[in-house]
Amino acid sequence: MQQQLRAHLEKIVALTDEEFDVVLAHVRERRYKKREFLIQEDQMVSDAYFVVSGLLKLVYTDDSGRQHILSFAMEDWWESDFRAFYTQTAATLSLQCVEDTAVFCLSLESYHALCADLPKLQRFFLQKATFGSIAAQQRIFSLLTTNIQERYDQLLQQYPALVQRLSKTMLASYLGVSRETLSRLS
Amino acid sequence: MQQQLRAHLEKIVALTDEEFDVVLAHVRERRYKKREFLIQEDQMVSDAYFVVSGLLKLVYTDDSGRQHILSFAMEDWWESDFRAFYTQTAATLSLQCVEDTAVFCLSLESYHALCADLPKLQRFFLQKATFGSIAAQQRIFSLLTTNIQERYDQLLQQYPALVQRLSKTMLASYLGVSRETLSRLS
DNA sequence: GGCGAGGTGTGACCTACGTCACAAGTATTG
DNA sequence: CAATACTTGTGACGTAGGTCACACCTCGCC
Repeated sequence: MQQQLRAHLEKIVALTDEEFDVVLAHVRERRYKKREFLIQEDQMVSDAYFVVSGLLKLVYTDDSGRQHILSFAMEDWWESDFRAFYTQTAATLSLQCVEDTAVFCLSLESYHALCADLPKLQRFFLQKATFGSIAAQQRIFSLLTTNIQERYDQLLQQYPALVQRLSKTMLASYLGVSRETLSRLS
Repeated sequence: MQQQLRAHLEKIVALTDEEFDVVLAHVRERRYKKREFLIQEDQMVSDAYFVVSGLLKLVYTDDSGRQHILSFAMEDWWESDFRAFYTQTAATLSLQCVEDTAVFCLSLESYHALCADLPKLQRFFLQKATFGSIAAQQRIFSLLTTNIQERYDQLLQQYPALVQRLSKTMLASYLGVSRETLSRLS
């Protein structure tokens, strides 16, 4: 597990053993079962999570009880209700296991400490945030400009492995269409 | 103009005069007229822009010539085709003046230099990127969960001043509806 | 091995929104 | 100040996708 985190960090910044030890001192390993919640609506968000194995979904449940999936997080992804995490307010989203999942947990305190102690890590998070925000813009773009068939095709092409691991119901919720409509696509 | 940039930076990180001089050494002041392009599709993106005064729109033009507005940038906002900027590839978006606009230009080289020389600035950009990506997620969220009336109301509430400065056509394009439908809202 | 929960496909029908067309009104520019 | 371009509202009509209802299938579990 540790090796995977290190490899992930080193894709962006090279680390000495000592530096990586500092990182390890700030994260906790945890395992969750399918359907378990890492974050629940209205509760405080203690951590951001790095997914080592498994699959998570980030969900908003609206007033009429409908679930909207904002994103999935699989191996090597960071996920949390980042708004709630950074501002230390109650979560509006929930984060739940689609499969049994192993993660590293990083508290906001540890995040700040790491950024302060290791400028390299700050560079790492800057790059993650930058490309995260670019990816989010691409998704906005795709929601604005494409119909569902195209969106589904794009997803299939970009993340074929992810699509395999999800039910059609969850996919529909992620793409922003009804289950029935997705089921009628070619 | 310089004062405004400094105040903007100091909302997040305190700067000495010397530090701010380093920043100034890395940015260029420029003025553009209404309808002028800062970035044009298919061209290289030399800079990210800090808007001092005026108003910009970030636009994607699809194959059938339809314009989709991804975002607006007004006073104190940073804007660019960030994907193209960070990866130094050709722009897929264009950035155009809605009004006469004054900006500071920051090249990628200068951006990297500033981050390396002034860790504070890296912290500044990290915070901007973090909250930028949170804001993008909120927009995705709103595109997934709300109808047009709600989206329009939300925008009116959050940015009443911005709405005043935009034509209904541009608003519609930003909200992802046809001009006619927007015009029929209460 | 039977039972309940979750997942999937499909028909019938409804509705929010897009498209096209036209008529006015209001800036912008020579 | 006249000409032209941009903006806005509104009617008529088409359609993508939502909703509801039902059938069936698979899989975990007592």
